[in-house]
Amino acid sequence: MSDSSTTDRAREQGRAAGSAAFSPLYRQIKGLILQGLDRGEWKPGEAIPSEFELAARFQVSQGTVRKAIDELAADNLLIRRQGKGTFVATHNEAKVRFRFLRLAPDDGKQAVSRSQILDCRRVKAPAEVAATLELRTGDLVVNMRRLLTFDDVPTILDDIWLPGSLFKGLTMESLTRYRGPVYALFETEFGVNMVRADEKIRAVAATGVQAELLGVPEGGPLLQVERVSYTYGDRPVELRRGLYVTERYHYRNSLN
Amino acid sequence: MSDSSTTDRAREQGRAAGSAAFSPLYRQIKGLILQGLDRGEWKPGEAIPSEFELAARFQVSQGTVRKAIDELAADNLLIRRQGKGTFVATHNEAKVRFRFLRLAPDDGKQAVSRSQILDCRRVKAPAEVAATLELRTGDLVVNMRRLLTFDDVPTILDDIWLPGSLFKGLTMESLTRYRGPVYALFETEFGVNMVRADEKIRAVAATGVQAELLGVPEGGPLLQVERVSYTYGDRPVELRRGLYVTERYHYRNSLN
DNA sequence: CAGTGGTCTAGACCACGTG
DNA sequence: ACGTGGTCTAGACCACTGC
Repeated sequence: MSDSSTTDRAREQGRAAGSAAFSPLYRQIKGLILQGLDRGEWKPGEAIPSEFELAARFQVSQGTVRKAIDELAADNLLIRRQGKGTFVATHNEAKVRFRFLRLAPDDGKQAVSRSQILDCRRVKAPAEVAATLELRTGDLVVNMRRLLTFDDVPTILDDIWLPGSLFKGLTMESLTRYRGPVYALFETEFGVNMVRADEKIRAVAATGVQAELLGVPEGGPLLQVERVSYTYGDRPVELRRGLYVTERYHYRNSLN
Repeated sequence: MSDSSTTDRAREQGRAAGSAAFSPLYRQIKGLILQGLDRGEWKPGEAIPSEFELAARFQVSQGTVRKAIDELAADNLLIRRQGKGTFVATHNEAKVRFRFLRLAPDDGKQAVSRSQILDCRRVKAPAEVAATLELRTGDLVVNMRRLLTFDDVPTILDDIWLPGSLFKGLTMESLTRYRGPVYALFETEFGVNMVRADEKIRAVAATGVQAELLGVPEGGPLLQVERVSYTYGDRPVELRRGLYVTERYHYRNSLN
């Protein structure tokens, strides 16, 4: 009796929380944790409550919470550390610096990187940018351009678009002052955590301006990487077009 | 008593099977299943034994087998189908045709693809090829080149190197006759299942020959994709250099 | 030592596919 | 009706971290 009644409670909850479509309990718990992350209940780098605490809060067993966290950890939203706890993923750690940078040197040696901000303006969103960022045409967006050099060799030219409403205080000055990855800045200063991104990659010929900035011949081949980045809940919060010089670097990828 | 004795047995097994480094039981089970796949005990497309059968065979609980299979399914080596069983991943299904082809049309419409074999010879492996395929320089390798067209537009020029010892009967004739992805052919005809691949991507300028074959201007930008494919146990079994025309197609990728 | 996540087990019931 | 994988629970013990 006690066995089946326990299961029944779980089942009932399962149906109650999901509206029409059935969703297993652990996935609903995953959604609840996700909401907490989105609300900023736990900031990047901080620990979330222990599995037992969460189990008590959500009225489910520890194993169910575990499975929910398993999926969030597989998605790289959370990081488990045995003996310490489970932490919100962050771009502020040396270990995960290259989570979103897939350009690697042909020889293994990691180079010294430097970032030069070329431009940072607030403008009305062009139609295409507005569409991908799910804004209205004419809404304000931040448009910044920068040049990344590795060992003083110009290698990446980035053109970045961000929703103006989310990045209120972002200026050329604050960008120039900041040391480290911009995603870390976005996270600590604006509370926007990049969690996932889709990229479309092409080979293109360098225009005159691009060639000059990157120190390559006009018309020479460049790798064009168009990225849309998402925060919690698959909300797009960045559009970025990068041009990579792939003479001594390559974009690495794994298929499985 | 009975509880702890059960656990002790599992523990002992855990230590017994792993030599020096400790490895959890489910990971050892994973290794055993992997060996079965490698030996060809179950062929691609076939079902492996049920979780209970495997549990009985390996003398562990069903839950432990489940966790082992979970990881193999996450690696795309196995595919679970509720109510039917767990199956060995294959390249012979329409659904997974594009597992290793990341080139997508800019408009959503999937094109009709055609493959033209340009060349297929057996040669002594150049040093570089031998190194990546873990062969000795001079060992025989199969070298084939082909042109893929989408809607009759030449789009991909592939140069492929395979270990001669594994692909004994592979000829221009058999390649030309075969309809469908080459990985499906490799799997059914030669028992070599591609399971994972690493790619290095660059933008390059088309040479005269390449430009002619692909119908693009000489010196124009092409996406160069250098791929090393692996079979079970991370053994490299293919080196491939592809050149993609990215006018109306792009290489898609997801970061997380 | 206490607290965290990690492993392993056992048993119940659900959802799906097939006969 | 039966067998498969999928979910959920409960409880034991292990491994790691930090006080």
